[in-house]
Formats: sequence, structure tokens, C-alpha cells
Amino acid sequence: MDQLDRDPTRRRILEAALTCFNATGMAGTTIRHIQEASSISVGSIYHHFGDKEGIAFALYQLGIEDMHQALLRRLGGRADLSLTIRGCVDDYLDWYRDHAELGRHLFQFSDTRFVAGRESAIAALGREFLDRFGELAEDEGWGGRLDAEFAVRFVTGGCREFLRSWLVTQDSVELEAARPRLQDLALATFGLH
Amino acid sequence: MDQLDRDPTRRRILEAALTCFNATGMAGTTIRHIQEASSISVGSIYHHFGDKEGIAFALYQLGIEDMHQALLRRLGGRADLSLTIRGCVDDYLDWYRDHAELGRHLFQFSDTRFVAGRESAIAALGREFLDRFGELAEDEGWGGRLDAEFAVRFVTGGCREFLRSWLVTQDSVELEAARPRLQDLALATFGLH
DNA sequence: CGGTATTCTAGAATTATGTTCTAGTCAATG
DNA sequence: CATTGACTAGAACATAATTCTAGAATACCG
Repeated sequence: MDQLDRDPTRRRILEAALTCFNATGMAGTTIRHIQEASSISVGSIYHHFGDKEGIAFALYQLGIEDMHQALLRRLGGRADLSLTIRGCVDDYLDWYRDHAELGRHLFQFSDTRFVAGRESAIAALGREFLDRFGELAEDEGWGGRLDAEFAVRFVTGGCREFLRSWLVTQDSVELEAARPRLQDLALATFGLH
Repeated sequence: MDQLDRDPTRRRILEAALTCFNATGMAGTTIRHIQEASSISVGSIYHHFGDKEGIAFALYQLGIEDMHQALLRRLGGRADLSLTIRGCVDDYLDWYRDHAELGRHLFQFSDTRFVAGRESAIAALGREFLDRFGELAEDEGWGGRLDAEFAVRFVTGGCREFLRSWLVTQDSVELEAARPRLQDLALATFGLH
């Protein structure tokens, strides 16, 4: 979004692609659409990204990395477990609120890649978050590491499910109404309050 | 799966398509693949389904309907709220365990359709479940109707998130290990035990 | 029944789309 | 400068989606 990519050419391609993906879906956007929207030639697009999925993947990677950065930052400061959980929910919702287009792309892309083999770096990000959160939970005396991971995934899924439908309307009032309720449910999941 | 469709032609097309989608993803399967796998001519495929997405959508619809039928059956019998929740988690997991191919397709397809406009019947199914569950929760004195809906979606998301990764391995031991934990988390979400 | 309309099947023809290729431009480097 | 390597451009190509035309099967109606 702000800093999609250093190289201005790559950046223009990615921005154009993201707009197209949001407007007509990944299947519905052709390389030519992206070419027209970015004014970068077809050859150049292929030079930088290899193929269409390469563009989608680059966007996915950027999005996931940016989002995880926001969440990891939260785990850096030492706070109460309850506060941390509330804070993570905040960060998660905020990120999607502030990056709705990228967010929609994450949803669009994430379930496409059952087959794909590109993503070890991304799995590592998820792992890092789970590890760090697991440490924190252990320090606070909350069950075992694996229990914490399991609960985190559950909460993530709950928030995801809300966001999936929220991204259709992108109504900020609805988001703010949901925020405290999602936080409460997240805490309840952990048996906290 | 058992009764994908009445018409044997449609059925063979759908079965072939599902196999292909699972093997090589929706983007990776061509109409010709489906043609070869089903031995139904291209013209006939288009006659029945309009286009490739039409096939994917038909499968999606069948899957969703079948799954919701299983869940609605559960809400028919009058049981304790806690038992009902545990039972719904059971049904949800069981359905994916027994229909893993269709399940994978549901995931693949669900996030593709931000743009598509086909799905009012399907939204109605989700509504029906939420309504029926909401009634039950109210009868049991659990918060308001909207609170119940919100919690249901949250729990659904939590289970979905587990299933998303489970569908990659489809390890039955892992599923059974997760089952009671997911049930407990679901109950905790509702503040029950 | 016999004819007629309708649905269904088949595969060739057409069109759209992803990808590759060739040639040329630009920028950095020795 | 000359050379190299990265980058850009758009035409050419290959593949895949979709449409078309014609014929076969089936249902409908007098």
C-alpha cells in the first residue's frame, strides 16, 4: 500500500494488479488489464513476476508480511496476557481496516494454494507469531505451549470469519461494533476476561 | 458424493471436475481435462453448466447444502445448549472428514466469489442455521439473538481455521485429537463448559 | 402412431488469454 | 567508448475457454 515495493515499476504493476483483482477477481483479470492499468508492457510484467500467479503471490507475501509485522510488534512489549490478546485483536482488525484491498486479496489467494509450493517463508511468519505468543502465555501460566497455539488459531479463525464478511461491506460502524465483542470472545476462548 | 446430482450426465461431469479440482486446483484444471475424465463432450458440459465457474458453483452449492442439512438435523432434536454445541462441532468435523474432496472445494471456491452474484440461496442456508440456533440459545437464556449469532460465527471460524490446515494432511488421528479441544473452545466461547 | 418441438450431445471453429520470443533501450562498469 | 547485463516493448505463439453448427435422442401433441 504505502510501500508496496521499492522499484517503481514493480510497484505500479502490483498496484494495478491489486486494483484489478479487487474489481473483477483474480480469475477475471487478464494480464492485458494489468498492462493497461499500469502502462507497463506485457514483457516487462513477465520479466518481473514470471507469470500471473507470481504477481498474486508477491501481493500475498507483501500483505502477510506487513500484517505479521504489526502483530509481532504487539508481542514485543511486555503486557498482561489479557491486554495482549485484546491488543492483537485490535491490530488484526486495524490492519484489515487500513488495508482492505490487500486484505481481500489475502482471502482470495489463501485458499487457492493447496497445490502451490511457493510458501515456506510465509509459514515461518505464522510460526514465529505462534512461538512468541506461546512463550508469553507460558510466562503467564496459561496451559501448555500447544494449548496456546491451538487457542490462537481458533481465535484467528473467529476473527477471520468476521472479516471475511466485513470485507464485503467495509462498513466502519460495523467494524467498531464488532471490535469489543470479538475481543471478549477471544478472551473467553482463553478462559480470561 | 453419494448423490451429487440426479442426472447421470451432470453427475459424471461434477465428479470428474471435483477430482480434477482437487488434483490440480481450479485454475489448473481445463475443460478438456474434465472432458477426458468424464467422457462427456465439451458441448455437453457447456450445455449443462454454462461455463467453468458454473461447474465450480454447482459443486459449491451441493456441498454447502449437504453440510447445512447435517447441521440443521442436529438443531431439530431438543437438547441442552452445551450438548448441542458439542454436537454441532461433531457434525461439522464429521462432514469434512467424510467429504474431504468437496470440503477442499468449498475452501477453494468460497473466497473466489467476492465478485460473483450467484448466491442468494446459499446465504439463506446460513441464515436458517443462525436463526434456529438463536432460538435455541434464547430458550436456554443465553444472551440475545444477535449475541448468539456472533458467537456462532466466531466458533465456525475457529473450526474452519483448523479444518483449513487439516485438509492438507487429512490425518484422522489429528482430527480426533482436535475434536474435544475444539468442542471445549467452542463452549468456552459461549461461556459454558 | 407420425410428426414436431425440445433438449441433449458432439466436435469443429472461433475467440480470448497466458506466455514466450526477438529486438531494441538504458544504465552501469571497465 | 565498448561491452555487458538488466529492463522494456510489443508482436508472435500456444493453449484454453467458449461458441457454433449439425445431428441424435427424447418428450410432447394431434
